[in-house]
Amino acid sequence: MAGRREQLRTELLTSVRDAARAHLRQDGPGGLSLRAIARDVGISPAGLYRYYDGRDALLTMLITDGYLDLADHLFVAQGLDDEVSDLDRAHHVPHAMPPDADVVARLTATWRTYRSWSIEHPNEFHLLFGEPIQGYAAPAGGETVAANARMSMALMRPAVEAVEAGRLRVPRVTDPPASTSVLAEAITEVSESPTSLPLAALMLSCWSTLHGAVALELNGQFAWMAPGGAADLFEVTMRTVLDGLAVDTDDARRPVRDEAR
Amino acid sequence: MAGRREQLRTELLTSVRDAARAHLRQDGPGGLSLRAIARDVGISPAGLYRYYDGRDALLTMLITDGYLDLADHLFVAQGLDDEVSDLDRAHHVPHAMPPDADVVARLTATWRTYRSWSIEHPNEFHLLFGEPIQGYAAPAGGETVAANARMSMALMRPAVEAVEAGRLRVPRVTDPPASTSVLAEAITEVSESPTSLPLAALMLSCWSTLHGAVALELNGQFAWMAPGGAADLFEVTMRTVLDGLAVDTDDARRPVRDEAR
DNA sequence: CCCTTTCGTGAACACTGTTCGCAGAACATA
DNA sequence: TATGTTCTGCGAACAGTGTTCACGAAAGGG
Repeated sequence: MAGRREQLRTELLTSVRDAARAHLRQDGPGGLSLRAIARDVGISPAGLYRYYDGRDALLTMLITDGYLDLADHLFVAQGLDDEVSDLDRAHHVPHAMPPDADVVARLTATWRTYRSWSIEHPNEFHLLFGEPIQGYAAPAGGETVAANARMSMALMRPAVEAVEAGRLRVPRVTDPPASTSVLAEAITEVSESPTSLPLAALMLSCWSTLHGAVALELNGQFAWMAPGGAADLFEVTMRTVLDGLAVDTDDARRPVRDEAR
Repeated sequence: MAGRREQLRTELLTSVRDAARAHLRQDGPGGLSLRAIARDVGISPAGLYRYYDGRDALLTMLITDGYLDLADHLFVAQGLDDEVSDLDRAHHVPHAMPPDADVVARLTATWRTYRSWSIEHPNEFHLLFGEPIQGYAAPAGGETVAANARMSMALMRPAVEAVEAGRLRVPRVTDPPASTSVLAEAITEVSESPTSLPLAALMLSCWSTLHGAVALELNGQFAWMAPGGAADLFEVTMRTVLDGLAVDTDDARRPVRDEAR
C-alpha cells in the first residue's frame, strides 16, 4: 500500500538521480550544480535538500552507483550475468564472454571492459578514481567502500582464476618488505580464496598497469604518440604484460593468446 | 636598465605565482580562488588581470611549472644535475644517484622519485595527470606540451639505457596492431634514439604500471589493504615488474637488483 | 610640460552551495 | 469529520566564485 506521498517521493528521488547523472556525464564532477539539477527536475534549490542532504550526499550516491555500474560491466564481460542487478542486465558490453570461455579470454575481456567503460564514462572514472572532490569525504558508514570492494573483486577474480588454472606464471618477490605480510591476508579475506604474497603482488601490479594505461590515455598523455586513438596502444600494453606472465613450457615460451575471439 | 615599473611588475608577478602555488598545494586544483590569491598579494581581484589573464592563464603556468619541477626531480634522481634549472638545483631528492651508478639503480631511483614527488605534491599530481579542469583547455602555443615532453624524456631515459646496456629484456609483441607503427616513430623522434616497437611497448607498459601504482595509492584505493602506508606496496610492485623483465642467463634467471644502494 | 601606456580600483553581473522561516499539502488519530 | 503532526516546497538571504567595464592615478618617453 504505497501512499501517494511515497510514490511521488521515489519518483522525484530517481528523477533527481537521473538529472545528477546526466550533469555528471556532461560537465564532470566539478561542474555538478545543485541549482541546475533542481532546475531540471522543476523544484527550487532549497527543495532539493528534502531529498538529498546537500552536495555530498549526491556525490556519495553517484560514487556508489559508479562503482556498481563498473562492477556490473566487469561481471557481464566474464559471463557472470547472474551477479548483475536487474537494472543493468540488458547493458551492452562489447567484450562479453560466455561463462565457459577460456580463462585467459575472460581475463582479457575483463581488462578491455575496464578500459572501454572508462573511455565511455570519463567523468564517472574521474569521480571514482580521480582527485577527491574539494571538501568531500566518503561517509564512514561505508556505502561507497562496499561498492568499491565489489568492483575490486570483479576485477581481480579472472586473474586469480587464470593463475589457478595454471595459465599465468606468478613471479617471485625477492626480499618482500615486512609490512606487506598484511597485504596477502587482506586480499585473502576479501577475495575469499587463499592468496599468497606473490599472487597478491601480481594482482597489484596488474591492476596498476591496467589502471595506469587507462588513466594516462584518458588524460591525453598518449595523444602525441597515437593521434588516431589509443585503443591499439592499450592492446599492445596488455599483451606485453600478459606475454611476460606466460607460463614457461619445456621448449619455448608460449605467448598468451585469447583463443575465443 | 630595469625601470622601476618592470621591477615592481616582476616582483608582483612572482609573488602572484607563489601565492597561486601555495593555494594549489593547500586546496587543490579545484579550490584555486582568484580572489583569495589577490587578497594574499594585496591587490583587488580585477587587478590580477593585469598580470595573469584569468584563471586559465594561471592554470597553464601552474601546469608548466609542475611538469618542469617533476622533470627536475627525475633528472636529479639520475644524477644529471646539469640538466636542472638553477632554481631547483639544491632540491633534496631522497633517491638521488651519482651519475656513474648502476643503470638499474638509476632506473629504480627514477621510479621511486616519480612516486615520492607525487606523494609529496598530491595536488600538483592531480593538476598534471588528473581530470582536466572544468572549462580549461591547454593553449595551442604548446607551453605545457613542451614541459610535458621534457618530463616524459626524463622518465623514459633510464629505462631505455637499461635496455641498451642489456640489463632489461624486451618482450616480444605478438601481432602488433597496424596503427602502432607510428608509435615507435613518435618515440624515436622525441627520445632522439632509435626505438623499436617492442621497446616502445615496453616503455608504455612500464609507465602505465608506474603511473597506475601511484595514482591508485594517491586516491586511497590501497588504503584497505595497507593501513600503514603503501610505500612497501610500491616497492613490491616495482620489483615484480623488473624481475619479470630480468634478462635470462644461461642457467637461471637473475633477479634485477640495484647494486648501489 | 604633455601624451601615452600601464596600473589598480570599485561596482556590477551571473553564478555557486547552504540555511532559515513560513506557507500548504498529505497523513494519522480522535 | 475535525484536529494535530509530519512532510514538501518556496522565496529570501548570505557568503562566496570568475569576469568585465569605465574611471582615476601613476610612471615613462618625447
